[in-house]
Amino acid sequence: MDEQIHERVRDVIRSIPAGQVATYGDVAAVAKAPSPRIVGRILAEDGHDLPWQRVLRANGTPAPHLADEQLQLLREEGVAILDGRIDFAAHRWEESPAARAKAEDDSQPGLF
DNA sequence: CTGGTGACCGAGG
DNA sequence: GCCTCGGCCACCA
Repeated sequence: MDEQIHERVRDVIRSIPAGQVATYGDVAAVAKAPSPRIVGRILAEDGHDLPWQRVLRANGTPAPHLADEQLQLLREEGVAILDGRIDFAAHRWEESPAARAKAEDDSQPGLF
């Protein structure tokens, strides 16, 4: 159900290490979300207690209205920001085995 | 049911 | 670099 997506997306975002970033598309993929848009929606509604600053758009730029706050928070985490966009080459969060295992485990049949 | 909207993505000109 | 189009899915009037 959509609530499962909701939980998974939050879980994935929570698993993003400090100093690293991921795109909405990546989060959607790992969280098994049907579409990146859903990730955005979930963050907008229930991302207040999550490290939402680590989620960026595919081109490396944060969302328009949050850009200021986001960039500042990221800077505090030690993320390199070049001309308003994040340095993907240095901080892009790759689907680490742990994260994938977590996602896999979450989708394991028989648990539910 | 339709239509509009959104913290999106990718391809093509 | 720019803009446009289409697709994606959940939510609401």
